[in-house]
Amino acid sequence: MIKVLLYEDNPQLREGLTMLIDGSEGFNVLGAFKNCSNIAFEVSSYKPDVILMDIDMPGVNGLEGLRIVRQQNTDVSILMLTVFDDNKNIFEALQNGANGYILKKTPPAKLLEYIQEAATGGAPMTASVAAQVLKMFSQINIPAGNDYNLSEREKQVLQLLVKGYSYKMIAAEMFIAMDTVRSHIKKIYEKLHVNSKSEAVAKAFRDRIV
Amino acid sequence: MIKVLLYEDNPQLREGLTMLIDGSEGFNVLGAFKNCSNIAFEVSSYKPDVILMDIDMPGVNGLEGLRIVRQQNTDVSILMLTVFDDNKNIFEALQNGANGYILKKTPPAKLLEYIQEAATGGAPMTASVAAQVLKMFSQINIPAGNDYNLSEREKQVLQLLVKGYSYKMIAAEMFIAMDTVRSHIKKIYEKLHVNSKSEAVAKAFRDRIV
DNA sequence: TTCAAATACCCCCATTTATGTGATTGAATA
DNA sequence: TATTCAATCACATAAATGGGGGTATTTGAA
Repeated sequence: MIKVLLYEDNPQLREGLTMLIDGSEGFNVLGAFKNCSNIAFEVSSYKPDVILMDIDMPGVNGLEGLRIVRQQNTDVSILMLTVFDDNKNIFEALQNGANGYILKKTPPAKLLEYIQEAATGGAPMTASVAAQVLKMFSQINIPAGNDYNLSEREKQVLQLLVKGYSYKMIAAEMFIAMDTVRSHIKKIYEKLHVNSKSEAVAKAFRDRIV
Repeated sequence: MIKVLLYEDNPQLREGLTMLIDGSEGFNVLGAFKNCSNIAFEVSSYKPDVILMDIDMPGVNGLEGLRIVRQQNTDVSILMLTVFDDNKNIFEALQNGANGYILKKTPPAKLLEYIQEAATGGAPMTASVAAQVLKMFSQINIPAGNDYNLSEREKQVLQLLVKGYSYKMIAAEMFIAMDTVRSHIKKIYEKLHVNSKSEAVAKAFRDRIV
């Protein structure tokens, strides 16, 4: 029996979803609420397996609700449920540990399937949402194979720069003279086309050299 | 009619998949190859809608094949097909613009459904893969709402530090004295618990303050 | 064999940072 | 009203950095 909590401000939809889910074999709706203002309490007392969470709700909305729950409970599966598949909300929800992201236009049968999937550790997503998620991945892309031809040693130095080490500390860490560190760093700056530690660090992050 | 190219080193599986897909209504397998050594040519001559790509292949493997295709063609949908849902390959594939990631144990009917989904711009993923993708998202997470209580002004300064600006340049940019920049930076260091520019920059990236 | 790259080291010196110890103003708030 | 705090500026000084010159050894590829 999958125990479900439901957060949805629209009374019709809330009723409808409750009926659908609670009326289905193997599902049990423990409660349905119009916003997340008491979600911390509700989750800890009802102990649901899955939370169906609308994003746009007056009062405490779904994203805030998500955060609140995730601050204390990493166990329950949270399925975001919205009308729009807009990039910003998707990203924010997933960043905050949502387990899935599905659109309200999802047909009932599919919805139940999704809940089931979420309950068993899956990550159900509407196709259009999944596509956007993947796009985000490729956007934060590595300029393929672009490590700027840094030599092994230079990469090591850059790693340590990123850790905030000073020249002196790097020298100690690598058992080489500080002057050697300097010449490595000069070479790194050349290759990365930068001329300061902070730029090098920034570039290392941006281009995932680290 | 969905035009499919297939890359799979195992002869049995290659045959089997070809039969399955080509034998199904609405699908057409244009070709099936045992590795990606000629993929650039094959893709440009066959112009498939979907590529089914095994990852582990001798010679030019699936990830390399993916990269090769994406270097010239952003249009075709590429579905990665593997035995294991190991984190590293998933991440790498998605980074390089794969459109989906499904396991070989996927039942035939589901497989066809996935190909269809990929062809129409979706991003089919096996549930376990989707779950891992989401986990990656929340791993690269912001310590929720944690901007270390930087004031507006301090954030601005940090932004410029990240851009590699020197104190002097920041002062000029913000129309304030260098000493003021200094005191802002001191405050920033305090709040971030660091004591150098490069550490601050690294932290800014890690915690997405920028 | 020759040559380029990578590695390691050295010196000099101007500039930049990091740190410390102040002060003043104005806005918010208790 | 008193107090706090962000934001601004000032002066001093030691340490670290960046940019400019170099040299020597090793290693692997042409």
